[in-house]
Amino acid sequence: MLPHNTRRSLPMSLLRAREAVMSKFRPMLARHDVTEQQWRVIRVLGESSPLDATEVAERASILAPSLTRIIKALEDRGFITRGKFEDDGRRVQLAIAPAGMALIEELSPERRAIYAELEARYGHAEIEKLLDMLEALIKSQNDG
Amino acid sequence: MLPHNTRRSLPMSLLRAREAVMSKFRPMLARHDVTEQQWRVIRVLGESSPLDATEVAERASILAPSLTRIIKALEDRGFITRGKFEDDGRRVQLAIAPAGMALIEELSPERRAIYAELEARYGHAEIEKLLDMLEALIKSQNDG
DNA sequence: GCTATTTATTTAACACGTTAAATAGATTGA
DNA sequence: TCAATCTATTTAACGTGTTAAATAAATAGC
Repeated sequence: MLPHNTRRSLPMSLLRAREAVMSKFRPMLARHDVTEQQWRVIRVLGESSPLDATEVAERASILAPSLTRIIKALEDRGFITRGKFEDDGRRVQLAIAPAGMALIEELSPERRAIYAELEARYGHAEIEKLLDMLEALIKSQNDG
Repeated sequence: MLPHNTRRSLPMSLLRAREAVMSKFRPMLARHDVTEQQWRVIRVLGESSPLDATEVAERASILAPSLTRIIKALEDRGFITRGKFEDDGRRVQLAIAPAGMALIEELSPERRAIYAELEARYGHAEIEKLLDMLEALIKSQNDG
């Protein structure tokens, strides 16, 4: 009933799998001086802007306190803009800035190459299947 | 060729899946004042002791600098012991201590219950299949 | 209209992740 | 043998993860 050995446990396997994938992307991000989490925020806002902080936190899977710090860093570097909603003074309005869009464009070819290499090694169908299974796992644990 | 939206990307899905699973175990660990990473070290040494630090780091998927801090914390609390190898003064010899074994025993029933609930929600066969796919992904990216 | 409660964000505190550099013990080779 | 190199671990610095508490603006109820 319990995983017999540490290597065959879901949390550990998920961690190692993530690390195996991220190790391919990390050098690219490091060259552009953005962390993995900063990059997630930029991408989320690149997909849809403006968003409030709560929405960004959820979409990027980043906790609110981390997001506060990340916002400061990204705003200082001109990648995103930060304001308040007129109708609700509590909510922070975030949006991608031109420099942020430029960064996304700039990294796009390299990302494609890394993703293609990943697909070549693991297989397109396998990735899709894995994404489906992960989504089902997430739903099964979060619902009810 | 690139994930169209942030939700269907491998790194993000792996992160969210891990979080969905860990959220079930975290309260248990918190009640016993051990972090996720400290718990991984305890389990690794519970499976096989003694081990040197490098081996523990690898098996628990923890980086060396983090392990240094974790060892201090676990040794202070009497969960593990720490010494040096006679034949190589650089290597640190780590082993589970009685209090560490006792903690493993103490948490065992609750872990079983949580794992059973997870299986009930997601399915035994699905877990096995998912573990296999994750292992294949890891191998595909780390080899060559 | 005012207090109590809720909601969004921030701050604080402490542990880990990550990279680079430092330390110290082993090993190699002239 | 001893300087150069390699290897295992630690330290340092900075960013993020996590929980709890603080702040501040909105909403509910009276």
